[in-house]
Order: sequence, then C-alpha cells, then structure tokens
Amino acid sequence: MDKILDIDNIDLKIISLLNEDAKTPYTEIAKKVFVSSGTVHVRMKKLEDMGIVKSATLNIDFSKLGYDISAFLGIYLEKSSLYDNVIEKLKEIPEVVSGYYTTGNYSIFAKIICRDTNHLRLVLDSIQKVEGIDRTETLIVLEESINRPIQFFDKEK
Amino acid sequence: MDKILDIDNIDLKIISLLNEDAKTPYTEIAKKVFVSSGTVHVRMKKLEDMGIVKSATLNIDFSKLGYDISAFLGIYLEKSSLYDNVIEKLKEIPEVVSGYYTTGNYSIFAKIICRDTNHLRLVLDSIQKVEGIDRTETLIVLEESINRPIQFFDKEK
DNA sequence: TATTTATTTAGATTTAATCCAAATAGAGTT
DNA sequence: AACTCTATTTGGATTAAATCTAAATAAATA
Repeated sequence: MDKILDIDNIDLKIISLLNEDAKTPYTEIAKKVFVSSGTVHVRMKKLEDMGIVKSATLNIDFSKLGYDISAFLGIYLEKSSLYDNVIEKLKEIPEVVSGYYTTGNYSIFAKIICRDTNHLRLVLDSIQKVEGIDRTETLIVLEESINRPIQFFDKEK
Repeated sequence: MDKILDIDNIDLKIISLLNEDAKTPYTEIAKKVFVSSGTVHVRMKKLEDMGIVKSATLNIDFSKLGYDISAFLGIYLEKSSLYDNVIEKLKEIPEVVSGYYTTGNYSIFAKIICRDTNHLRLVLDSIQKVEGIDRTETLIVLEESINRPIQFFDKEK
C-alpha cells in the first residue's frame, strides 16, 4: 500500500493553507477545513512524522537586505564521478543555496545569492577554484516573475 | 540614507533563526538573541512593514506527496518582447512554480513540479503550446543535493 | 451485530502572542 | 555636561493559540 494513500484532501487543504502563510493559527485553518483545531494538530503531527512537512521558512526579500544578485550556474565537471566531492565543496560556500543533479548538458545545476557584482565575482572565483570543476555558465537573474508553491486544488492535468 | 542601514545584527539574527524554523516562538528567539520577546515582535513588525519578511512557507517533501519529478526549463521565445505575455500564460499553468528573466541563452528560465513522467509530458505539451514560445530545453532534476537559506553569519566574502 | 481500532472532538491546561505604559537609551542642542 | 526630544526596549497584563487528554464518534474487522 502506497504512503500517498494515507494523505487525504483534508491533509492537502491544510498544507495548501499553511503553505500560503505558515503562521496561520491552527484554529483558523480548522474553520476553513471544517474540522476541529485538534484534528489540524493531529494531521500536522502525522505529516511531520511522515517527513512530508519538513519545516517552515521565511519568505525573505533578499534584495532589500542588500543581496541584489542571484544567479543560476550550469557547472561542467571534469569527470561526472566527481559529483559528490564537488557538492561537498559547494556546501562550504555559503552563497550557494541550491545544487542539483540534472539531465542535460550540465553536471551540476546550482543557485547562488550575492550582494553585488563584486561579490558575485568573488563567489564565482571560489567556485571555479573547486577541484573537479571544469567550467561554469552563469545565468544572472534579472527578474523573478513567478515564485509560488504548488497549487494542489487548481486545474491540474 | 540606505534602507539597509536600518537593519542591524539583531534583525539578521532573528531572521536567520526564524528562517531555520519559522515556527520557533518569539520567546525562544528572544533568549538566543539576548533581547526581550517584545523586541523580537517590534523587530519582526518592522521587517514585515519594510517588506523584507514577506511570509512564511512550509518546506514540503513533494516526492512524498506523489510529485516525483521537478524540472528546470530553458525557454526560447520567438521575440523577447513577448516576455510579459508568456509569463502571464505560464502563471495559468499550476505546475509552474517559478519563472525568471535571466541573462544567457534562454529568454525565460522556469521550474515545474510534476507527479510522474506522464504528467511531465502533459505539462511540457501545454507549455509548448503557449503562444510566443519557440522551443524549450528541459533539465530534469534527478537529485536535490543542496537546498538551504542564505547564511548571514558564516564565512562570507 | 459485536468488538476492536483509529480518528475526531471538546474542554482543561500550558504556553505564546499581542498590547501598552513606563523605563531606558540615544541624538541633538545649548 | 546638562537638558530636551525622540526612539527603542522592557516587563507585565491581557488575549489568543498550542498542546494535551479523556471521552465520543466513526470505521474496520470478525
């Protein structure tokens, strides 16, 4: 029996509502989902125990904090077997916020967040220096037009 | 005077701690930052009013919810002036979770989340059909090795 | 239908959020 | 340095929510 079957629409509605604003009181969620607040607790406990809901994070406008530049990096490795080693090195660079193993040309696809162009240059330098990295392609983000959670209850295919 | 100067280390520490777990009580944050909980409230209110902290969202393991495939899309437009129109169309596709205007080859860089390969195919189809889109390159995410918030207090450059 | 098991619910209790007036600290002025 | 004005922080009082538990309900099984 698949784990997915343990999740019903009540769970999904709770997740959807809390995903819009994780600080919404369970009492309020309860009203919208037409169950008691105790049930919301029990369901969230279950979802956390199952590892489906891992944590809650803030949605921060980094540009207002002086972090004005974000960029995606397509990273080419000398040998693809170096993936794990390079990921470990990238983890040591605080400006790296994500790193993926993807299909396509790149061996690693990563995202970095920097204060300004000079900071970006320094970070790119330190990434270029990582052993095993051949070269990188930089996609600088000029505008973030869409950034939202999955919508479970919209017109999905 | 720059807005950034209104933000001090207390603000950054509060943001950092809440970014790890947005549900941490302000009383607990207060202890760690060595101020009163009232101050944490005042600071968070300020950060929210300034638009620096926009909301809190859940960190969800989508694969455990049956959304097993995520992919980055490099989208080529027929004319780059079509950007705004295409973004609006992409917003209507619920599986599209982000969309960026970036430097580099692609006109739009997007991310989608799908249940399985068949769902992915359907979503790619509907994206291909969007007027103004020439062609797309798909980078399927096989592994997410890094996914974390910015670290303000680590060894930054 | 009876019995077991799981889920939901409604209080009771604990804990945190919110509000506010007083205290403190800081900036600017003479 | 003393004074004034302003902004920030604080602690306590109030309101609201989280958490816990035992009872009620519902669902599953025999």
